[in-house]
Amino acid sequence: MQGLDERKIKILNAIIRGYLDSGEPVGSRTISKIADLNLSSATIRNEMSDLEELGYIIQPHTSAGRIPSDMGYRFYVDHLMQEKDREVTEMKEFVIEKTGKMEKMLQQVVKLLASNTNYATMITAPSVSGNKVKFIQLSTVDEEQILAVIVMEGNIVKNKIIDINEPLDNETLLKLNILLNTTLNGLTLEAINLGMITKMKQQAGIHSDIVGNVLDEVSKAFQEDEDLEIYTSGTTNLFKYPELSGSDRAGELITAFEEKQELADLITDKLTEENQTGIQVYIGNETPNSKMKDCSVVTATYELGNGLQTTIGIIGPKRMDYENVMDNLKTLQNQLDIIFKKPKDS
Amino acid sequence: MQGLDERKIKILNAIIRGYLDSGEPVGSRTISKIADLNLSSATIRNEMSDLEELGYIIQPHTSAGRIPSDMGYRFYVDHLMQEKDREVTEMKEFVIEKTGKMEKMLQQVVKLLASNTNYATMITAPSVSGNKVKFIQLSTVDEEQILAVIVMEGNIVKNKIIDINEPLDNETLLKLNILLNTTLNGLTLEAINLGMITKMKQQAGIHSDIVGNVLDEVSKAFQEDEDLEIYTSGTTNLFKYPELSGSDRAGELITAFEEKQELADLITDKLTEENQTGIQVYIGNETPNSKMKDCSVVTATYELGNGLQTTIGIIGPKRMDYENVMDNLKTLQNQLDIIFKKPKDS
DNA sequence: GTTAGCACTCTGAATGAACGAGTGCTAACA
DNA sequence: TGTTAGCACTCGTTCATTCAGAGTGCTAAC
Repeated sequence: MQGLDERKIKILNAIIRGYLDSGEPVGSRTISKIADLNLSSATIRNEMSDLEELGYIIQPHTSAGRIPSDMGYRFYVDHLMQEKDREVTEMKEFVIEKTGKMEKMLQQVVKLLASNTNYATMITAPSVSGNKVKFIQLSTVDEEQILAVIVMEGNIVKNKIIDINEPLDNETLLKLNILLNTTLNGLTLEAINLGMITKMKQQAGIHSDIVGNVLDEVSKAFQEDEDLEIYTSGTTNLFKYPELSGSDRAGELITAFEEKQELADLITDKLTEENQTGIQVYIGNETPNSKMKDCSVVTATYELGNGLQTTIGIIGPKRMDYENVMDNLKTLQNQLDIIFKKPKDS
Repeated sequence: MQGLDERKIKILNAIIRGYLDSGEPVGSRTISKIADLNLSSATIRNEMSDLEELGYIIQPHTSAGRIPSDMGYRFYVDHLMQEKDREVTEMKEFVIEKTGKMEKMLQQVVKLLASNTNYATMITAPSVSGNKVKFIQLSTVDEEQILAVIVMEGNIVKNKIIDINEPLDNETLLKLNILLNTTLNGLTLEAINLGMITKMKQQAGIHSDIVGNVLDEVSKAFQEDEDLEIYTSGTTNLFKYPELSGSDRAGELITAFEEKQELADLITDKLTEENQTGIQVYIGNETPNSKMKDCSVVTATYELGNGLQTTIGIIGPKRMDYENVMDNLKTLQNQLDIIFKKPKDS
């Protein structure tokens, strides 16, 4: 590959690992002391000069050591890190209480990840895209309002109060319930098409407006919440890294975490990847959110079994411990599998 | 009051206002230049010396001006600020969209308050304490699970999936529904007592365990969420105040905001106050949460009309603009009244 | 191709002088 | 007795300077 002989790769590797460890620019003498290659600092200097010209490393200023460039990190993540990957991956124990509430569990997960990695973490509430309707129930609340409850596979429950003009008697309500359930049961939200809606409205007769209303609200209820429920943890961890906490930098970053909407950017292209593990690494400017251009973001998308999926993001400095992060994410994957792949053992 | 003649009060007032404006210790010369009282800086110095001895002001170090002590702030909030209160309170316009989702609206509110005041804000999800059950509905999800939906007055909806051992036929379900509704309708959670539960279980016969289960889950569902759902905004505003962002200080504070549980401390004694406006001011060490001992916290509890209430907290430096904050909270009170006191006009 | 040596550069910490703000005290004044 | 002017003193802040350390690039020798 592009002008990198084995020796250069070794040196690059040493530089990056050194920098990941110390967080400070690493100089030629440091490298030369590493047992692996017996070269004087002068030789290293020459090689480093080449590596800089090739764009893999950067000199923050004259007479400082070198630090990896985005390109250097990328090379590391893509090629160098793999080696260590084959070593013993120590099994971290995630103690996740299986609680009834999904959101509680997700909050546990991000909190755990944050304390394990010392970076900021986020997790999306399970997305229902591609998920199926299990059943729908309308009930009378009072003369002017009815309550629609929708249960999806995976027992995600949504509810919505709907205003109505005229009171509904029980019989009508029952009919509507049967109509809605027989028609929609087992369908994904995407599968509910216009033809179906028209047909249902016909069958509902004078109450067609209610059916329309219900469907409107149903689809709206899903869209509203879809990409918005995001839990975060450990955002203050970012303060630990001087390169991120440069006065106003940090503020901007934390603000991005407060505005959950911005975090949604990070997971938009989760579908475009064909990575078998579902783990995606964004380095520096590669991140979708420009506020995080001094960070690296690692995202992982998990299947939760019932057609649900969730995306986790870990945000840290570019010199984050990628190996540790990935280890954690993989272990988490296993744990989630254990919890969700055998349902109903509570 | 304790050795404070009118002149001392005037001087104290000037010192505090000066400090609130500038954020820097204010010296005797600055005070002497204020038109109100024609005194030389030397005289002021004598008075300041007295005020310090009385505990109202503090000298950060020799040869610095004075800043208010907690006691000084307290005096200001209790006695001095009132005067300005009688002046024209400019009406700030809160643009609050009346959206269907209560939580959306609350998030809007905190965001608005945060940007209006430049402090950190929090709001609790409406607490249901003292609220009444409107209706309860059980539905079959599948053989092993039923769904309990509880609607409270104010249209707060809660739902809970409950595991069952044996499948329930529709008739039984209907009976249980009627039983639950006739018994519990219109009751507050507190009003549901053991006698009632026993009686219901008797009536449920062989399904008494289900009733017990439902009630368990119902009360748990409420308790879990009760003091936990808290929305925050503008936490990064705290960085703007140097006295709070002293390196690790800020981190601790923001962490407190992440751990919503800690924020709950701030609103625990909302009941103990007999203040007619519902606004409570905690200065420095008076705050219930020790992490905020360098801050002031202003809380306000609002009635939302349907027996619901919510508590708002504004957290800023001790030298926060108390008047502005209170103005905002009062205006918000009005706005919320307008929105909630005339229901059903959507 | 590799290495030793050297001059050069840059950063960061430490030092100390100059400055400004503010006080406390004393003596004079009304 | 209360008020004021004047002055010496203290303390924090800022700025420039110095100095040591780390690291480089280059050249010449191996």
